Amino acid sequence: MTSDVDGDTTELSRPARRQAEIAAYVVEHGSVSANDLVEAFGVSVMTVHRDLDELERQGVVRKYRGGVSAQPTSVFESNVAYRLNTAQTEKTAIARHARAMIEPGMSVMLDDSTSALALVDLFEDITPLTVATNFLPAITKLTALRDITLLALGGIYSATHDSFGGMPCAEAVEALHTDLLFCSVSAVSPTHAFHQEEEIVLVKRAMLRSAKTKVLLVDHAKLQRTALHRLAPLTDFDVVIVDEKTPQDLIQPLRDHGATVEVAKL
Amino acid sequence: MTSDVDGDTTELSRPARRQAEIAAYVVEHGSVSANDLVEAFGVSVMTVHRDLDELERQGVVRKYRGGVSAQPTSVFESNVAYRLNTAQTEKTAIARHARAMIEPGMSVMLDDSTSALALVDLFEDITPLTVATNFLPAITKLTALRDITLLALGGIYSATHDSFGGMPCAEAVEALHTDLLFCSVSAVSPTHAFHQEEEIVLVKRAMLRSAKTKVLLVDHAKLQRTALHRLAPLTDFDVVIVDEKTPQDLIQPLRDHGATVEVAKL
DNA sequence: TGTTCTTACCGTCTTCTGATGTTATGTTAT
DNA sequence: ATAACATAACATCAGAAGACGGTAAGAACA
Repeated sequence: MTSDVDGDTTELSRPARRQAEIAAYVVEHGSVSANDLVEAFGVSVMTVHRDLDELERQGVVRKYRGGVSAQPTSVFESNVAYRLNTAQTEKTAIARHARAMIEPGMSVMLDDSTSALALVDLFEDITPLTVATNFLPAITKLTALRDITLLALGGIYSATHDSFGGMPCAEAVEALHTDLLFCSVSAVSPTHAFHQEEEIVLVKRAMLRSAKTKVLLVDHAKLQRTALHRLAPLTDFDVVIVDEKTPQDLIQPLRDHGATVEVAKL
Repeated sequence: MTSDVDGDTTELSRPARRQAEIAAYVVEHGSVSANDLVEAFGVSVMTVHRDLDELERQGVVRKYRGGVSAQPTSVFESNVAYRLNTAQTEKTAIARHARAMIEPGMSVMLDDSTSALALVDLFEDITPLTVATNFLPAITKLTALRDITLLALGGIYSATHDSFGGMPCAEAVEALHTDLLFCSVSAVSPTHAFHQEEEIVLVKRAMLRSAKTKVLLVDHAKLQRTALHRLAPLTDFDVVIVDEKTPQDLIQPLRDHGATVEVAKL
């Protein structure tokens, strides 16, 4: 059973998808041998090894002679490939909704989230615009656009997130102040936003301090989970945007605690 | 006559090469119409317009109804595509020579020069390594490598250079101190290094302050030219590396003024 | 030393991006 | 209003990058 990660969308190249599936498989089984994976996925040993090398580079698994073992789940969850595979249509809808908040001439900050990335595709029509981000895929996309001032937030590259972070990044953020911030997190409780990784929290907190209007992008999958670090209370955000698939009984508690929640139509 | 930019090497995609040639053509003629270019280069109007759009995005030409005109030569010279086309083999040789200065574990800073980019291809075998750079092509290459800590220097994106600059970048540089710096300039006199653009000078100066050992990479074409801004005296560099094609009578003056010059074998 | 697992190298194949031209629509000048 | 020019949209095509497997060489373990 070729353990499918999400059933849902497919925006990924074949190897990337298989790698995400292998990652899931490894996480599920704790530790497996290369040959197990050969059987499970019907590819050659060579390919399995290449996939595992890549996953190790991203920090998702640990290789040793005879097989691989999973790293803490937190790493897996923040793995870019995995995230890209998740709730793509919802993220697009949320992005379309968020777009309405942006006027030409504004300065916008984006964090290293796939939700924010969906937003980038809509920028072309809202020029001129100043965009600051530490997310490499976003940076790459933005370099090709005219009439957009791109402010790259540098820092230490993380292969897991495909973004820049650490203290250098936090400092770069602190030197700025943008009109808008669009960011996402890995988990949302009725009162707070959460994230697994301290390093990321560091940068996101700095971003929250460096923007006038803060917007949290939340697809419904986030609402039923938690994570280690409490990033900020939801009331720190001016708007929380959720997708239409979010059950009403999950939205109401947020509002009860004072959050401004908007629902994006698909 | 299809004014060839450099005659020399060809490491560029067809459109990029044609764009460089068009740029040269425009610079030469001051201003031309789209139809002129259609004839001169034997492509469709559409393609010409696309090329011109791209060149305008890079700041090399200015479009108006009925044609295009050239921007100051300085911009043309610092155009990335143009530089990539120039003295590729020499740069590779210089890079191989420079490589010997790097030991595993060191921290290295690179500026936004194609000379430095040639060096990146050699990093894979000198791990572990910490590399800081503001040059997007270099950043992209480095993200794919293992055992290299990549420290991206953020800042304002410049399409002309395909790199990040401005004050944010200078600040990011100043927060660091690396073992080595490899950089290049657009012109070298017997006593000084020069560059056309103030913004770039700003960043390069900061880099010079932020490294212990400074290395200047100079292919022979640089030695017979000058540029607006005096970047620094050559004695500020610990080593100046030139390629083998450099005439002896151009090298000697540098040495006479106290520079340490090394010649890279092809 | 033998076995098992891993890596390096190479050739083939596929896939996918990106370049290009054509036609149609829009825009600016005269 | 009409002509010249510019852009947009679309379909096709080519080239290049990447994926993949096989074999052979190498490293770790027992």
